[in-house]
Amino acid sequence: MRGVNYLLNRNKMTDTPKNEAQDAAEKPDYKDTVFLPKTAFPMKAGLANKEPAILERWENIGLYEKLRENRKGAEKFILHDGPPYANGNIHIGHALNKTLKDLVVRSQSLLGKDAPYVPGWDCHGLPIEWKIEEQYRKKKRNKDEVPPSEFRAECREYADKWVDVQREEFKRLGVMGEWDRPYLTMDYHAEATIVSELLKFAESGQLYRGAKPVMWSPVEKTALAEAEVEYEDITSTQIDVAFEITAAPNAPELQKLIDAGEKIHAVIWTTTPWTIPVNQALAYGADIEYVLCDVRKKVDINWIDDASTEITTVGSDTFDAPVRKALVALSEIDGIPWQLVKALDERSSFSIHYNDRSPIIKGSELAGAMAKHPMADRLSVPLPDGERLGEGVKPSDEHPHPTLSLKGDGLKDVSFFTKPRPFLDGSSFVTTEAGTGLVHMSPDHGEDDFDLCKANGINPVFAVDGDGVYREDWAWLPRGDERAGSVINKKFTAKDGPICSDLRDAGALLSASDDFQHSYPHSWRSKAKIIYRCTPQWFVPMDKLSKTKEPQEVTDTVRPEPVEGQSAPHASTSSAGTDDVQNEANELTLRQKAVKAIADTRFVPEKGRNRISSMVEGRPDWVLSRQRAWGVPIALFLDRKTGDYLNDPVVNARIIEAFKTGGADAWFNADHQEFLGDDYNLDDYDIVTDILDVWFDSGCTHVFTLESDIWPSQSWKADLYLEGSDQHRGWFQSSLLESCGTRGEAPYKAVLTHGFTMDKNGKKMSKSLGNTIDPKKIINVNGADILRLWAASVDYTEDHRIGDEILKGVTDTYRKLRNTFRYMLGGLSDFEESERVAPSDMPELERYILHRLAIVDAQLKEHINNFAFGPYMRTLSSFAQDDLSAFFFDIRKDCLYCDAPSDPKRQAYRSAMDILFHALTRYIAPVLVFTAEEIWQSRYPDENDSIHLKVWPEVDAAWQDDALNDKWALIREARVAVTEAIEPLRRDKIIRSSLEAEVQYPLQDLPISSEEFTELCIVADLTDGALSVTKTEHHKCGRCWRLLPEVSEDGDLCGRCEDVIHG
RNA sequence: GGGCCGGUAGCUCAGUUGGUUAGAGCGCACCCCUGAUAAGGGUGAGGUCGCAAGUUCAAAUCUUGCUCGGCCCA
Repeated sequence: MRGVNYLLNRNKMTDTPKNEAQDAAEKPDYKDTVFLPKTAFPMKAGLANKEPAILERWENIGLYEKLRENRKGAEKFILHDGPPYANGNIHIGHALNKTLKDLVVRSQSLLGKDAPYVPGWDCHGLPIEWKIEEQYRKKKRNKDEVPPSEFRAECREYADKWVDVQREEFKRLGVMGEWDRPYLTMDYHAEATIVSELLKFAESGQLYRGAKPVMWSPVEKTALAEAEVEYEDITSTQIDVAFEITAAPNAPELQKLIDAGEKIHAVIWTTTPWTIPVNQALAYGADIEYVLCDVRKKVDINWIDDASTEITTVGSDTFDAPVRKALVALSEIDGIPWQLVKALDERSSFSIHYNDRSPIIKGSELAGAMAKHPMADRLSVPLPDGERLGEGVKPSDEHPHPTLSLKGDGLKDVSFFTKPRPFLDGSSFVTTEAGTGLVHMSPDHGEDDFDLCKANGINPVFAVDGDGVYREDWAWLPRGDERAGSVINKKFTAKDGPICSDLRDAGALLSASDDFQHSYPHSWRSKAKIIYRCTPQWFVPMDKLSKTKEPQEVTDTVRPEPVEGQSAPHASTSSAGTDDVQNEANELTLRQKAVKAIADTRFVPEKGRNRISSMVEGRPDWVLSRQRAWGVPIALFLDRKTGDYLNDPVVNARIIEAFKTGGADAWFNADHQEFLGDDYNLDDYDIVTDILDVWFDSGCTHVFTLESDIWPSQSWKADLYLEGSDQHRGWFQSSLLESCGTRGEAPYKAVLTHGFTMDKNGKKMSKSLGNTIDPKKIINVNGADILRLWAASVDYTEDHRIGDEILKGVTDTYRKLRNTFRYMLGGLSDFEESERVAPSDMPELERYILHRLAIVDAQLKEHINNFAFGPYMRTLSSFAQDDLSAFFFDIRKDCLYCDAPSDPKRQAYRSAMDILFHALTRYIAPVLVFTAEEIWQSRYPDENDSIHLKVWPEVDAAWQDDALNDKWALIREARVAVTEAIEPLRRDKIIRSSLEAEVQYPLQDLPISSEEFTELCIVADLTDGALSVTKTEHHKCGRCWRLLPEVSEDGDLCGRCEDVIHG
């Protein structure tokens, strides 16, 4: 009946209900006598609006500087910022990275350390240059007509603009740091340091000039760093080309046929037809078996000969006649023989025939064999005007350094094409997985090619100009030829393009089709295809011995010999007369130093160590040079006679001085004779105008920031570098190599890497997919604290996701936390020092909670030191939720609301709550930077103060009480059993509030009194017995709402409340 | 194509050297409270641990293959 009445009355909202509850309402209303929580702290956060004001106040009071002052003399923690590129608005990846950095800095600072943060930007480089050029194009201005200094000034201005934009975006995230004085790689002092570091490499012999195939973009006309290249699937032209074998001294079977006048060809397969005009050799695998097949024109009955009837046909046409013999790898693939031959037959416009009697040649037999370039005969027939033959040597603008031999044999005439192509042993890279098992070699355009040819004395010929067109003096398809084109031009290399057509005319093209799909490198900026191209570049050798510590002095007689192409096996720098024994002991290669430095570094997570190790172990020499304008020049003078760079510390010192006052422009605009002084004559030297790889710039940030006088707060080496996992190849490595080269050790003690942020489905974000999430939007809708809480919640060591649902979850977590603080603020209103109770005098419940706090405190500290922010927030959140909100606060609600303010129990509770408040506000401060401040200011309003100046709360070791914990673990377990037992009655509407429940529970198992347990379970009465629950017969106190035997009628006061109200 | 890393409830994450019925918080559903109230408390439903084999008395955990995703490389 009761339940029914209740429901009926509920439905008639406007009526004056007549039931027991309402009867009670006619009794005096005691609400005003209850000590309800009082606070102005709003439940609703409104972060998006509040945060900017809080930021402004921090700026006004100089919070960052205050903190520095505050932590003066404390142990330092230096997180050295990895510079983002000053181009474009920040994206979610920046937001995660900078937030994690801020979490580290603030949490270390909270632990009492002096943790300054100097943010930085990477300002030089191609992308900015490109932007400026783009602006020129729009204005129809020709870049080449703009004075370099003006161009560079515009780049500088552009970078400055984006530094300002990003700075504001980072600040809005709540990232605290020295924003008024960030480091920029384009600052003059930075540029001076970069060049001085470069000269350290030069002075210690760790620099050489060589030619090597580098990734080259014909569109941007520059060498690209690996980081500037991306791979994309494209369709290329694949061709099979026949090279006539002219001699095979170690393959008697072949030699016999050759001597008999047979035409025997080596067949090569390539997807870069444009490298054929630069071919210089052929490579075989020594252990690969090759079969000599017959190649026949299809449907050419006139060529039939007797032998043909006995030959097994792979192709469909048995009427073909042999016109050639072709050598192709004989190999099994997946247990099926002849696969490569069959594949060749399929794509070829000829048919390929073989049988059991076809000669088998072992790869090693090809040693010493020679072939002819397919165009050799054709090009040696002069054209009427002679143009295609080339006309003598013209020094190329591309290769202004005469000391490096850039002269290929093809310069003068067609002899480049007519000279024999040797067969070389390419076992290390030649496979039979695709192609023909024979590989054509062009040292200009492939790393394997370059290395193998170099080892056999064949040098690159630099046939392809920077824009991708064959040189003007090249014999085949040179610049100026009406059919000439860029090698990345699809039409130029197509099956009907000039290369294939000429090869076809020469009878050397077995197949050509524009249908080979593969992934191919592209410039990340222009998206255009790139090529491997040999150019003179500056390198840092990875495997050249040098001292672990710099020589004290370098005399001007020391001239490291630049080694072309390869690193020298021994250092050439040791000054005469120094102790060679000690020298040798100290000598390590850069690679060895780096490997050792990695072993000495802490990696978080540990798996990062493998990753960078394997990269450092396998990487090639570091290409330092770029043929661009916006960057720090490789400030060297080249001796015109010897090709060596001038290595005079006195000259170098002058250069560095000039950079300090004039930046990199000091090099481009200088009177170079002044640098050289009286000792050298500028006429004897070429001035290097290449600029440095931007990764060298960023590799130097540790020098010009940590060691600089500009930031007295900084010191070498950094405690931590913190970046995305892509930086194993980027900044972590460039910094490591730079530092190992100049200092012999890493610039960091620890490296922390994080994964990438994916969309809600775990897919990579991209503009084209339209699944990007703008951090600014999150900040403007939810607030930066929500974004920060998200960053602190996910497992950043792996890839992680963000999306609406995830953000909603984060917001919910935030709200719970916020409310817990709001409750504490309300409960602590008017809390006075005079009512403080010492923890040792508190009831067990309070002491148990303080024990939990001590445990949590220790866990949180450990999480911070492991940079484990996810576990940190989860520990914190569940403490607030489970231990406090659902347990401690719920139980003590009655005490807080209804006990007299003078009651020691209530005072003890409030004292415990005060301790919790101080601890928790500090705990959340590194993550919820704005909310923590709002909470703090709500209780302790002080314009000049901030929660962020505080240090980690002091937790008394005595609070930890494991015996108490064990006891209360039992009690809490019993409490759960009781609440579970109440639930069915509640569901059946027998009771509503747990306060109406009368419970029997086997108390003999519990170390607690019946009265205490009653209070803990928030029930009417709890007595010993088998577990059972009934509705109590007691009546409800009008003030505290407890149902007690002493209350004779609902709405009357219980004894406790009587005392509180009437004394 | 190669190397490395990862895939556990709707979401974020725990799951020690293989060992009971795979856990937590949030969300969700339902209930209570209406004196933390766009809050608070309780109960409950959710998982073939990416898939498939194998090793073992026993596999989320070890092995292999596959698949999906990511980073790096080619």
